[in-house]
Amino acid sequence: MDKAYDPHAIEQRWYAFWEDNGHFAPSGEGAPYCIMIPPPNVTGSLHMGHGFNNTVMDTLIRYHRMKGDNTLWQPGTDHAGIATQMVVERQLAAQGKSRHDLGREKFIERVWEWKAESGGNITRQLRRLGSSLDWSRERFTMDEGLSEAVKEVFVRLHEEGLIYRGKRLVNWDPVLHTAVSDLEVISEEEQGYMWHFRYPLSDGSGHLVVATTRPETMLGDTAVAVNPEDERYKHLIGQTLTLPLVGREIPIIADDYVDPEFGTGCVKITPAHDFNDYQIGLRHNLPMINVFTVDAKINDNGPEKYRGLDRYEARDEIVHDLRELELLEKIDDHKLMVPRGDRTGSVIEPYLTDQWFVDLTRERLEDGRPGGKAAITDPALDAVRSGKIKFVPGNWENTYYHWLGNIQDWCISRQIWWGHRIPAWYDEAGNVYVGRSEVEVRERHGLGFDVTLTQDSDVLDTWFSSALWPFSTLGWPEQTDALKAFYPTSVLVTGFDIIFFWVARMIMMGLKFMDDVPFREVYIHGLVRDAHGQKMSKSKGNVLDPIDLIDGIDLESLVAKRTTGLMQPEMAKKIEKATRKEFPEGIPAFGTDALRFTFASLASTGRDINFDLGRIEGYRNFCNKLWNAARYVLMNTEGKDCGQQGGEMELSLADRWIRSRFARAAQEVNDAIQGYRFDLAAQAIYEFTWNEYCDWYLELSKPVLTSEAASEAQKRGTRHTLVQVLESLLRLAHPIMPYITEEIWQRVGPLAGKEGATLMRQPFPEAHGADAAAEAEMQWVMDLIVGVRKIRSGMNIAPGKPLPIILDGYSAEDQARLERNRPFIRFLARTESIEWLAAGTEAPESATALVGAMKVLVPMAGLIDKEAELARLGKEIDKLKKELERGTAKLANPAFTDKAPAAVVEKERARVAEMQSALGKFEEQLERIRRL
RNA sequence: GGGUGCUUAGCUCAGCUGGGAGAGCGUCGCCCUUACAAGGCGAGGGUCGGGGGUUCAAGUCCCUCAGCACCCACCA
Repeated sequence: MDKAYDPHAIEQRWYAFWEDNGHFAPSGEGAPYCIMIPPPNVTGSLHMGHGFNNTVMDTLIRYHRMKGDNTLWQPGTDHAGIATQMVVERQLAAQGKSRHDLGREKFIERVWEWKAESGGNITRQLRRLGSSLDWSRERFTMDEGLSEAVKEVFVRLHEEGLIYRGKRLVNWDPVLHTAVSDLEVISEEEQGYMWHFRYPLSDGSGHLVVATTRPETMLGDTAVAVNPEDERYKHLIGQTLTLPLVGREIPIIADDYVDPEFGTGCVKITPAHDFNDYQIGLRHNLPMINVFTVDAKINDNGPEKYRGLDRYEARDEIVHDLRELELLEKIDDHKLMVPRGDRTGSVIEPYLTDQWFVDLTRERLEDGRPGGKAAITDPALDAVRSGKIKFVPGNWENTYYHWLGNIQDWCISRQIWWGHRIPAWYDEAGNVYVGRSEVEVRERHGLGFDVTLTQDSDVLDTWFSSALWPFSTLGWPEQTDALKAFYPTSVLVTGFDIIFFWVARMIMMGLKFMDDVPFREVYIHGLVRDAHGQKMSKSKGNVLDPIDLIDGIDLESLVAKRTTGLMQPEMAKKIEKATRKEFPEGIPAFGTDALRFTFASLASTGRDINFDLGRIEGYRNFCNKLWNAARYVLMNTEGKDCGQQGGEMELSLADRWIRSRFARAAQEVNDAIQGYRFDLAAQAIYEFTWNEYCDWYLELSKPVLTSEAASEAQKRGTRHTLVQVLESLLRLAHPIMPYITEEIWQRVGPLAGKEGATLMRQPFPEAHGADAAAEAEMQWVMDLIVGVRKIRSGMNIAPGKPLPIILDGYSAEDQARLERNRPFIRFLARTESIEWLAAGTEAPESATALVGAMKVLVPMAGLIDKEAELARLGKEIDKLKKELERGTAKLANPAFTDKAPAAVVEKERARVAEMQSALGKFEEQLERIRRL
């Protein structure tokens, strides 16, 4: 083995080995365990969120596979309708073309070409992460099979009346020319104005003042509303106003919606361009006048003068014209929530169009079930309430309830080209027919070929197909074996940001079509942010690419990557400066295992994770530590008798101790993974490996293996333990760090008597064999060694210089322990000699440490600086005194001794007694040295 | 306007059902001891955001205030 750990030398080799040999496929034995990957955008590339998310999933999958479950991790990608279409449109735009220049068919061909070209990117990157996905089952949301499922669901929902088409006010993106769902609209507070306009009464007797943040919509006003109780306006209800600039007579209506306290108490009503006004329009039967084109320009329903003007140009003109007419009362500054499309950032316009919806609000249908329940959302709510689906952490359940309880119908049609075509056809009279195909439609409705049918030009919301993912990927509507075996899946691992987009919808669709939940648990993790808690974004220039962390990247490439293609090129300088400052040497290659270990160690539940480069560097070092520990083990065991073929074997205290400690670590890791506490699992592995196996056990093995005095049985026992514990440790760490563990295991496994092609199919370690006696005695040995080391360090004595040790105040047990473990102590404490102070003899002047009640003395002759030892003792004494004071006060308090549990009181007593004894000894020692 | 989460060592974070404040990185000192200098040994560093309460005992439970972050919501 090389002296230093080099991830590149091993990672890709092992991944290919696993994949080529089918090790990712379900074993077909054991309890089913299944995770569906949240399908990434097919033409996308891996970001830190994916890295984290997939590390968690792969850890779970590898753990369960090793536990013997029939484990499937289902891979696949999403066609990501709008996102992908926009990428290809941008490519076209670079050639000066639009999608309309190509036409629908050619354009879609282009998108497929783009998918073919870049579609392998993200799956390659997922492989780099070590993700043990069963690629033989990879799916794509626009595969034939999945498309069938989409059609089937659409048709069935439509047949039940749960999908309908209608003219409704929807969120319209004037750049994309499509409707989007509520979720795709991000509202943010922006500074704007409140314009106050006078609307004259038709009879000329005065005017009302209305306030608006959107003057241009006044062209579509069809009423002004006041509160029915408002004494100021009560008498005007039923009269009409003349809408300025337009000349239309519009009524003054009464509606509770109006808050008399706000603004003027008069609200202009534009039913076609505002969601509240739309509801009022419905209640009062008002005309709905759409004044915008699809680009949000004034259409032919507006006065001639404004037609063709962009909404904001029209706004300026209208305000100007009203001012000229002296109808502008005032303009106030006003903060308002501005809705923007999450893809385009353009201001979303409420817009009246024909769209398809999934009915999520209707009271229960007439098909026999009791009334008062929403057909789709209620079962989805019940599934979580009843505990059939559990959220981890549980507080997300409230978010889920709140959202589903207040949900609106889901607009599922999109006026774009890339996606699942809506399976609906129109005849020339505009009648609509829904079916799985045109042929089926003609058959079912008796439409001959003399009738021309045209398919609906819209496509479905991407999330419609994603909602079916847990069963469509397994073959539904076919009742496949995979579907029977793996549905419901075990757990969904995802970020909170798509609970609504995806999680809730999968639950609704799964219950509707599979009659069972899609997953039993939902593990919700946080966002990956930069080291200072800032969201990573291109525009901030603080994005880290997981592949760069694995492979490393030089500074110039990193700067180039961060500063090209910026929306605001003026930021480039600042970003470059910050990047050069933060990564003066670029980013070194940390390797996949270090990256995964970092994600795991940061994965505490319920909070975002701040990705600190210091952490990954530390864990890269940890990989190196494990690597070198393995090197040491192999040096001492390969080609030697490790007891695999029998032979007498004697286990030392150290051997028994490390086995016991391993059992505890295994217990912790098992518990942690089962509780989704990957941070605790990582910590347990780290601490066991470094602080116990390496720092103590490997050192303790040296005196046994190198000593001529040690018997063959003892050496065999130690070699056996070295190898066995390392082999078990590799299995324990494998789910988090698959590559390095596999690489080492291939050489260590056989020495431990293991057979098998790969570590990933070996059993996960169970916790057994804790040995309290060995741990207690080992603690004694360690205290003794540390005591000597502290004296050494405090006295500035070279680590290599052998020291004579005298033990005083010892018990018979101390004597026995020392005799059993002399070689360990001699080696690790670097002692020249260890002697018992004979009864009645005076100890020489010494530096002191305590092991329980026993004094460890290092004679001062020529070694020890009096002042330094006084200072050292003084510090120990101060520390003890402070602690002792607290303890004695506690025990002196009758409230404590009466009310606290006996065990707690007893423990405190023992602690105080021990501290008192230690304090006495240190003080006595201090006096002796002072007298020198 | 509702809701959630966070505030612990210089930095990034653990601390589970209340009972002697922890890790990594960074800092300081001594060491190239033949697994590892991406290392070894040792050290320093925190009135656990402020205030109040419950309790024998509070980082941990309750109330309150402050700051930060996020989610939801139709106030023109």
